[in-house]
Amino acid sequence: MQTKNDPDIYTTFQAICKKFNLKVTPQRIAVYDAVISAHDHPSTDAVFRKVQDRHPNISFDTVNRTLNTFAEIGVIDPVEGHGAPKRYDPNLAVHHHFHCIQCGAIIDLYPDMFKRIEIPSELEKKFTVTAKRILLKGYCARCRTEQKSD
Amino acid sequence: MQTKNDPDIYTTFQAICKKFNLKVTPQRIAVYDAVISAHDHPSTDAVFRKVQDRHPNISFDTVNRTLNTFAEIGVIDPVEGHGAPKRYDPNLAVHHHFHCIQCGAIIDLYPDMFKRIEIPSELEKKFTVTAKRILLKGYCARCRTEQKSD
DNA sequence: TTGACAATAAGAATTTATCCTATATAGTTC
DNA sequence: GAACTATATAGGATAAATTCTTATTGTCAA
Repeated sequence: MQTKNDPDIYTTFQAICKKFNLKVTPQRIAVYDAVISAHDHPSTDAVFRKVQDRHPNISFDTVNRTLNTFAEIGVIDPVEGHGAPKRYDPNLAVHHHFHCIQCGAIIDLYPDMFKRIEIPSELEKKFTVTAKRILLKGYCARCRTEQKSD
Repeated sequence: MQTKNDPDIYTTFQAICKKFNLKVTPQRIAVYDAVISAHDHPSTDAVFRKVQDRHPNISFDTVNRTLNTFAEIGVIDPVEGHGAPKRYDPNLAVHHHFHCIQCGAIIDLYPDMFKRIEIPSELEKKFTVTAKRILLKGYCARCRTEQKSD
């Protein structure tokens, strides 16, 4: 991952903008810098607050819109599920999930499709693991068809 | 999983309520029935609309509160991430995630900790898979300590 | 430098979830 | 089976997160 001190960060960002026909604005540079140098998984609000240090006049909407743009062009990745309304799973048996990134469908996958997941012991020393799941993201059968016909 | 036609569904629900000192109300029965017989992963609003068919006077708040209660006692499982503010991951390399169900922290886990995930070919015939990830849920180091001292 | 188009700021609107409180109800006791 | 008590509910108010609208500003290319 690049860091804030990397002198290439601006050059890299310029190249990305050029590729996707985005204008290089101070706001976009600031958001790019803030999010790309984060070592956690920041929320829109966290990025907004970080950017505000140097750009007190930036609006929340700009940060939000910019993050959405960056996610669309693949500069950052929206963390699984977050941002969508809460949903409940009545199936308490061990199983896995496929998330459709277009329509939001969540499809159950059965454990015999996959190898058993072994949790490394160094991890269980630090964390209490209550559930483990394989999570696949992509386009479901229906959305994939629509995708192809674009 | 139980189905709506299962004659034991009401008996099962009564037993659960007794165990957790919850009163058996028509609203709770309706919500239980709706969510437990769902084969998708319904949102609060979806459950609300389903329950409304037979209980036109039920409030959204009751459905929401009841679902939260059911999640607390382990009758249903909140789907990973959903319901929390959107978050972004600047790390585009293959890696895995641990979600703390108490503080919401998302912690990166590195792929060499786990066996490679093979995607079954019957799955790739139906879906386009763009990302695969192992997702662990539980208590992070800090929350686990607090948990123990309760 | 200027014109065309894209991006921004600010506030309003939307969506999702929760809180508040008076009333109603379940389950127990008599 | 009636009365009691704690819990649950309805519905309006509130809060939090995100997106939309519109007037203004800024970028980049000619």
